[in-house]
Amino acid sequence: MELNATSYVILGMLGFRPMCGYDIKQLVDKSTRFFWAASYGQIYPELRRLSDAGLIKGQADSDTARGRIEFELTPEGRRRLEDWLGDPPEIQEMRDESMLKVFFSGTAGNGGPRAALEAKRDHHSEVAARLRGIEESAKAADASGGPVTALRLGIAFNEFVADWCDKEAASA
Amino acid sequence: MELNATSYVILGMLGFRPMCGYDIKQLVDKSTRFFWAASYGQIYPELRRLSDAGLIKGQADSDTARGRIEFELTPEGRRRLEDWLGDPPEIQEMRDESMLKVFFSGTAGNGGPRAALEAKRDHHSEVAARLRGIEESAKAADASGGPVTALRLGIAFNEFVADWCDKEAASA
DNA sequence: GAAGTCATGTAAACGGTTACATGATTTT
DNA sequence: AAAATCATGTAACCGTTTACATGACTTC
Repeated sequence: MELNATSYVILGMLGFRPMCGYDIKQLVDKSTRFFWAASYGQIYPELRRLSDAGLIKGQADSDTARGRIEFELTPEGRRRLEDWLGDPPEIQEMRDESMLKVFFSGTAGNGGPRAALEAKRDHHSEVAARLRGIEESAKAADASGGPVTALRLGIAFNEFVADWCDKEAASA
Repeated sequence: MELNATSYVILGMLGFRPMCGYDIKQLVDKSTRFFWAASYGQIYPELRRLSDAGLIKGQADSDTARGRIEFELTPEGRRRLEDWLGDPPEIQEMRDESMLKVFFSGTAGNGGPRAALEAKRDHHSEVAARLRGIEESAKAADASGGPVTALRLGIAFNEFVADWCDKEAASA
């Protein structure tokens, strides 16, 4: 069975601990969503597919009796996740609409990239601030490893771009 | 008529000069594709839509007689482009699969984020190098404005991330 | 005359978002 | 009793990629 990045988001989350689809969505929304989002419309059908393929295994939670189905990785699922993590890097594509505005600014009579740079600066500033907030709670929870590295990289990157745009806007 | 980011890529390119679909594809492939790609499967149908909506106007090129259809912005098309450039920033979403690997590294028995960081470093290094090559030709052509700003931002950003990953990998 | 480039286009499939539908449980 | 949250799921739609089909013109 072919897996895509979103499949690995699910496998990866289940690698932390067993979870239901709702939990995965909540977790994604406060972690990977800054570089990879996922909607219910992807998560639930994908849980089904992964389960059919034997990479995860779900069972109805009898404790809560609220229709909750908890999934966990099977050994095969864990192997696939590990393989992917060890694989040579796949093609990376980026989509950043704010770069388009920088690129095309000046086409029209709006006097160069300054406005686009300021808007981009503000956006990255805000994201950096939000990530710094998350970092606080992560520190409190004494978290470590990949998630914290990703968080620190996100903060550094957003602050760098905000700063670059600010300086460039000032001199433009 | 509703326009999306790809529509504006086309309008933006036609803002530089009149072009055919093939030209747009070539140009995108060596400029915006680092932050926004476009395929023929999007470009040709979209040229049709934009033309039907009166935002661009095409005419068969009688000089070459090779089936080439050259499009240019109509005044209305230019107005829409300018509006978009002046608009408050739209939602920005990023998708970066290499961040997923950083985030999930350590889940499996692969010993932390070092390998993922090194792969990411190499990728951004390569992109930075390619962009620096483009910068050379841009300098030679004495280019300026939005495209050059976008290019310099791309170089700065890729070098920064490569550097950050390198340092982090070394200390991890 | 073969290979490469210029040029237009379409069909199928994939990936993803949005909006909706349903209902149980928990909190106010 | 009402509102919020937990929890699952689907259907319609949009955006994008990939692969294919076609043919003229140019270069070697």
